[in-house]
Amino acid sequence: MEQGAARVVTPELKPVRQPLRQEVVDGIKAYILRNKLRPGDPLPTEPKLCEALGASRSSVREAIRILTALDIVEVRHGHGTYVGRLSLSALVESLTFRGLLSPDDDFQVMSDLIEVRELFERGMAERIVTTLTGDQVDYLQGLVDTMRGAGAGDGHGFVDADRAFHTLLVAPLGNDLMGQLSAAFWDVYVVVAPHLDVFTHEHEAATIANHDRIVDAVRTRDAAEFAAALSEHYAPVRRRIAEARARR
Amino acid sequence: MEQGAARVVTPELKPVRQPLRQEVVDGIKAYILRNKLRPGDPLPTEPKLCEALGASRSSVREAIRILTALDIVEVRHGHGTYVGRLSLSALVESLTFRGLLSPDDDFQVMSDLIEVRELFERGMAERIVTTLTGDQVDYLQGLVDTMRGAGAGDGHGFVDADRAFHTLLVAPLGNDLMGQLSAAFWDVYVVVAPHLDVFTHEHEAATIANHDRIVDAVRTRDAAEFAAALSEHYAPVRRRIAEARARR
DNA sequence: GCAAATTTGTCCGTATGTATC
DNA sequence: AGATACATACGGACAAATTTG
Repeated sequence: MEQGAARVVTPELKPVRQPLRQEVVDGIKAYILRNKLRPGDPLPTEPKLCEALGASRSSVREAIRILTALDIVEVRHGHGTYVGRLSLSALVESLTFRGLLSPDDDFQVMSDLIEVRELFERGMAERIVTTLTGDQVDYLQGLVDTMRGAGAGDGHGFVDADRAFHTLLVAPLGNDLMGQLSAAFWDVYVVVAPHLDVFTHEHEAATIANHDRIVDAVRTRDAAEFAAALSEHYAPVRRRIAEARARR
Repeated sequence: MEQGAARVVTPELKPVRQPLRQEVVDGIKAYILRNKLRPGDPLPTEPKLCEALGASRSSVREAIRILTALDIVEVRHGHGTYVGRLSLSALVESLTFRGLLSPDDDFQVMSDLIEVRELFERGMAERIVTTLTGDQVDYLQGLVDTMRGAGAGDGHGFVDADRAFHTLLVAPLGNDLMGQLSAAFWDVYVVVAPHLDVFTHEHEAATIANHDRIVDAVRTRDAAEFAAALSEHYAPVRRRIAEARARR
């Protein structure tokens, strides 16, 4: 059946140090770029890819798995293969695992995470308070009210509203990357924090009050007050991480 | 051989909608966490993983491919599988492809990238000028001299020194995540920019002069001057991106 | 609603390339 | 150099999910 010998077909001068599946990965990438496909567009079926790229189904499938992990490709069982959403899901996966694998000092990951998030919002203070429209500020206020309503038992709604609040804070700046990074860091924090005995919602009342203060600062276009409110908001988060670290 | 029927072995109350390979992914992750393995530590061989997780080679291999894409697992052909370095390589891959898939307006990706990098360095201005030691400043100066020496022909050395310069600028802050993100963005920029007709090294002399100015600002612990030098450094980069966008 | 067709998911057996001792 | 252990790759078969007639 001349199985492994099939690769002699490619007349490469340089020895093919690259695994075949990597060539398939590059081939699928090139196909998407060449045809200028968009997220959601269909890709050829596995047999078609096998023929087009000269690889067995196993190799093609492994390549698809790699591209799926990077959200470059999306697969629907029994339906087909499509161009992925190109999200930052791989970053979330990677960072989450790094946070969970904390050996001794890995509260550093969480600390770094929060610091970058705060840097985003504080560094963009002027642009945030000048850019956000009245409607957007109203929507932020609505999210804070949602947090107030969720309150005691329903931690889920509280967390979701909190995430949406900080996402919409940076979204109007027009920097999609920053918004997606901020959201990604939040997702990592939510997953990792409970495993490290970092209590995320110890003082919900104080958190809500701080969010109110942030909204007011945006409404009055007061960048300095906005930055001050952010500091007060992030301080207890940093403190909780430090406390958890001290407990070990 | 009752192939697919083997999954009935797992007595799950909830219907197992998850693909088997995803269970294998989770199983390998759990194995690493349970045994508190570190990057470089060996993992069981494929046959061992098959037996331990109750899956075929195909499923185990596909799971390994996913974990390899996330740099959670690293494979050395003919040697074995090991815990990966948990780098941000997946972010680089993902963002690079997003940048290359630019449909019409995707200079936005590059613009966002540069903006975040500048935010890192400007937002950390005070800490950078107060934290860096004399030796570190000398090393930065050495990198600028390297850029000066690389100059005309050798773009490679120039680019490497430039990358090292900005990496070491934020490295001493103790926020590994920020440093890795900054480096990752740089890698994406270097790969994507040439494909978009963004000339990265148009005025090397001006770039070198700006780096000199940045070093001087750090040496004199002048945060304001440091921020001003950064603005002047990033302005032409933004301009080049805007020009390339206009050309389309 | 059902059966067929399409497509991805999983399994097995085998052969080959690579690194180590 | 030979032997061993391991990952890489192939091909074929069957299972499961989805769409369509």
